[in-house]
Amino acid sequence: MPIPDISESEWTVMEALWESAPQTASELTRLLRPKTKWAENTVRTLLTRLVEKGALKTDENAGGTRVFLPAVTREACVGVESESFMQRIFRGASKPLLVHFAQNAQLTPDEVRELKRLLDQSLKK
Amino acid sequence: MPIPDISESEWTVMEALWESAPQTASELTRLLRPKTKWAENTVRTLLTRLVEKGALKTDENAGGTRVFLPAVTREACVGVESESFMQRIFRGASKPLLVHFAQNAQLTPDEVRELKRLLDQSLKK
DNA sequence: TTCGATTCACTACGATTGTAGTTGCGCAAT
DNA sequence: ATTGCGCAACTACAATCGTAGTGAATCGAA
Repeated sequence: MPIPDISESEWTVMEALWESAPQTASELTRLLRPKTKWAENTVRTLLTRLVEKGALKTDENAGGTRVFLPAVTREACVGVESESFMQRIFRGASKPLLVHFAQNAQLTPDEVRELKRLLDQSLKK
Repeated sequence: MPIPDISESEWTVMEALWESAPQTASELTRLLRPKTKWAENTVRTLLTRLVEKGALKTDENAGGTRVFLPAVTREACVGVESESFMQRIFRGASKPLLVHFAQNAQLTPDEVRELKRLLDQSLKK
């Protein structure tokens, strides 16, 4: 029930499943191959670990083969990872974090406009 | 020369030294004790690893005891950690990252004003 | 019905991390 | 000289991570 900790390689797998699920292990392997060059067993190991952690669920497809699908939303995971990152690097202070990224991001004028709007809205609430 | 990867516990040590350096291992242990409750050997292990990684340098104080001091700036480390975080969680896209934090941060009106100003400046440059 | 491909469950193994313990050494106070 | 203490170096050890290999079961094709 608590959102699990997801390692870097595991994120790669989760992303694929957040984008399209359910999928079998071999489908995933083929899908990820261009990016990762992982052996199928590597993907299977990651899948197994993610199921153990409660990040994925499994089911069976028509052919009786195990398929995997997310058990947690991407948003929830982004939330916990972001929180822990902010704690670690910015001691939990969101303003310095935003300052850092605001300064280092290469944003277009449109993006800047949108962010300024979001910042205003965050006050309104 | 490349900025090394610094683990969570190691960050705690680095923060202390970025705030005040140089310090001996036992000074640091005392300083960190309220936060961490680490044994002195734990701190020494972390220090050793950080020196191996090139994140810290050592010197000797008047009494001939080894002291530790940063070999890399906090800004540089924040930079690499932020970059890798952004890659991992936001696939390298800074806008979604900023959107996320802008929405989730509890900012004061003053902070919002400042951030909007920074966003504008990031365009000017 | 035997063979090869697919799937699954286990096992492997070195690197990193978190968190220390052990041993040896030199100096300062008995 | 002995003893105790702070410091340094080395060792320990389980958990997680990255990246697979092995072996067994199954299923469809030849």
